[in-house]
Amino acid sequence: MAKHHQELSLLFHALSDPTRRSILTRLAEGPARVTDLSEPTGLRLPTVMRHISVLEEAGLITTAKDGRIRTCAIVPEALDPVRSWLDQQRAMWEARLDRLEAFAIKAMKDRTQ
Amino acid sequence: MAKHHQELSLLFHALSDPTRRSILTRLAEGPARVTDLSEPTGLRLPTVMRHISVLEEAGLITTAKDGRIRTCAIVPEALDPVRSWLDQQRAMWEARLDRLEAFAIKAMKDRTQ
DNA sequence: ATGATAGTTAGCATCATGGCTAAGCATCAT
DNA sequence: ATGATGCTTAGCCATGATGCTAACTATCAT
Repeated sequence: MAKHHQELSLLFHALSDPTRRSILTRLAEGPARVTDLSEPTGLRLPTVMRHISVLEEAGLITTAKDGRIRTCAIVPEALDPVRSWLDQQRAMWEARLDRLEAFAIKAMKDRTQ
Repeated sequence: MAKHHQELSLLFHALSDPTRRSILTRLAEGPARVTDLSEPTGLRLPTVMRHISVLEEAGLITTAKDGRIRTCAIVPEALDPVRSWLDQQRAMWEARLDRLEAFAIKAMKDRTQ
């Protein structure tokens, strides 16, 4: 039971920081080095490295080191659990709306009898 | 620039806690009192109240007090910015995939000439 | 008017987060 | 072999998040 929740928590938490979202947006255009990712943020390298670790631990990106260069790339499927959760949430909400509507219709019928 | 990002940050942060997600799931079935929400969590009332405040500040729920009872209800549209961000992210990713594919096709053509 | 119920407020302890600097290590170019 | 480059590690600091208890307020029932 908890495994699933933990995954979502990691994902949502990783996405809750604007710097991390901007890194993801940058990576959506293609892989990049750590330094490339740090430049537009105005943050120091160790700070950016930490954000990268958070993204990687959430499974949102992968990284690989070639020589002294670490290249980062997104993992697009990683967002699937988030989508699923949103869809599930919406489904429940809509099911409830349907029940309310059915109830309202029945109430109208009862009144007209 | 920041306004948009702030909204997403609040939303993602609110969703990053399993207790808060369980509250949302419960509320998807219909409005509930604070105490109703606290019971399944095993957490004390003040703690749950705080989670509720976070959800409300993110715009994910609304609350109203009638007498001594505060009733909480979800705001389904509140998740729209999250969906939009996900869709946008996916669109960028797919656009890049298309470019890669076009590149690969062009490379194959070049070779066969 | 008394007591039970439902929330609220205040304040505390603890740990996580996000930023930094300074120093270290590995690799590449010369 | 030396220096520049790119990343990594360690450690500090300030702030914020999550849980709690205790005490307070406001309402409802009797």
